[in-house]
Amino acid sequence: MPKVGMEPLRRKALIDATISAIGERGSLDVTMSEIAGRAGVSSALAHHYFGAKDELLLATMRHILAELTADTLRALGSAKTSRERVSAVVAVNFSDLQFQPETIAAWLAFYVEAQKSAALRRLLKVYARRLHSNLLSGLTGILPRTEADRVAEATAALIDGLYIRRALKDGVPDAATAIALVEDYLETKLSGRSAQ
Amino acid sequence: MPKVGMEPLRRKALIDATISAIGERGSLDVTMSEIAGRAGVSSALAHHYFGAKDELLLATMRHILAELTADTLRALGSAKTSRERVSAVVAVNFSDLQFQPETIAAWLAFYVEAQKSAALRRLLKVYARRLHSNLLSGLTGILPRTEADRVAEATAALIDGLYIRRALKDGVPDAATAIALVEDYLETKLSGRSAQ
DNA sequence: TTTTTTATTGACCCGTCAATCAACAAAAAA
DNA sequence: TTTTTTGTTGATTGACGGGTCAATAAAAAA
Repeated sequence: MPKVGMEPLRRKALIDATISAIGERGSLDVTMSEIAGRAGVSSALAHHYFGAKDELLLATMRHILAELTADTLRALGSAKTSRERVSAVVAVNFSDLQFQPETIAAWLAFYVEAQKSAALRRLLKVYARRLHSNLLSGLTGILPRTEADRVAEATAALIDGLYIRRALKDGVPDAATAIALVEDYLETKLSGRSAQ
Repeated sequence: MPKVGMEPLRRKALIDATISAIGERGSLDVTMSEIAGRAGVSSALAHHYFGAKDELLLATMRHILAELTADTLRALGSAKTSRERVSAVVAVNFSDLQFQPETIAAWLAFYVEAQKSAALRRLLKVYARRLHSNLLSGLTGILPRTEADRVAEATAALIDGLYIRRALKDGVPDAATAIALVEDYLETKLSGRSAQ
């Protein structure tokens, strides 16, 4: 069966399998065999391509982050006003792709793992900073710098918090409700001010 | 050495050891031996008093929750107006006791574990519901029911989000800043309305 | 004093899992 | 065709960790 040029396909399959495995288990306590099995290969192959388990997890996190980044850039592309930019960033975080039990479970699990892994911690900081600056890029057009900063911080925290509560399946059932909450907050903070 | 009446002391010591171990590791991946060692006993004794590891973790979570509840009741006791009640609930969640790296790490870890353990999930739902109703008890004195409900939901999410961001050690350095953010949100939502 | 209850542990078993390795197969290169 | 490269796995190892158990010791009860 061995065909040539399998490496990229296998890598992708293994990363996808990792996400779905984590999503189902709800934690990073998934075995290499479980992941490999889902990808239709042996655990030895997973080690062959990724080395240690840590690296597979890290690659998976990178993949999730890259997708979020791509989604965000796409959404920002079709936003014209500052206000629209802010809403676009918020919307992306609650899009069907992102606001799904599996993805959320993965985020949560990675947050925990970040306490142990410096590499993972660095990755998550990149995400946090990027979210902040994306929000800020819209907000600075509407609010004074200091105020914009504070609102960006609160919005980011609000988003993270809604993710957690979603994971618990308590309150905040769907994405629409979550977006409404965030937008409601933004509206009260931005009302009166006209965008540039 | 065996003295009588050790059980409650050992239980307490083991739970404390569990919290500090989780706090240090940043996850529930702590061994029974590690915990027992910290408590100054053998792992066999930990099993003797708590049975399986799950039950020790569950007992630990219950303990944390009980402390939070006690703190909250105390704080609510000295609050007179509705507005003060809301602030009191917020303040407790960011008190020195609660808003500490170890405790936060424990919370996070438990959130993840809740995906696997139904018992833990139930506990966390109790917490979520209690937080919501505590906030609501103050808010209903100021806002119409539906609006109060929405604000309570957002505030709870905001608090959870700030916890996560604190765990990442990114942004939101201290409790004061966190409280300021939440209070700022509340102020904008409640401004104009006079409390009862 | 004998007996029972409570406290406690070291040693051990067993399952799980990450990681390794030798071996095999197919394609590509020589 | 032979050789090398690429893909792949089953079997194995070694470590780790949860859980059990028999044994010990002190105190309390009989």
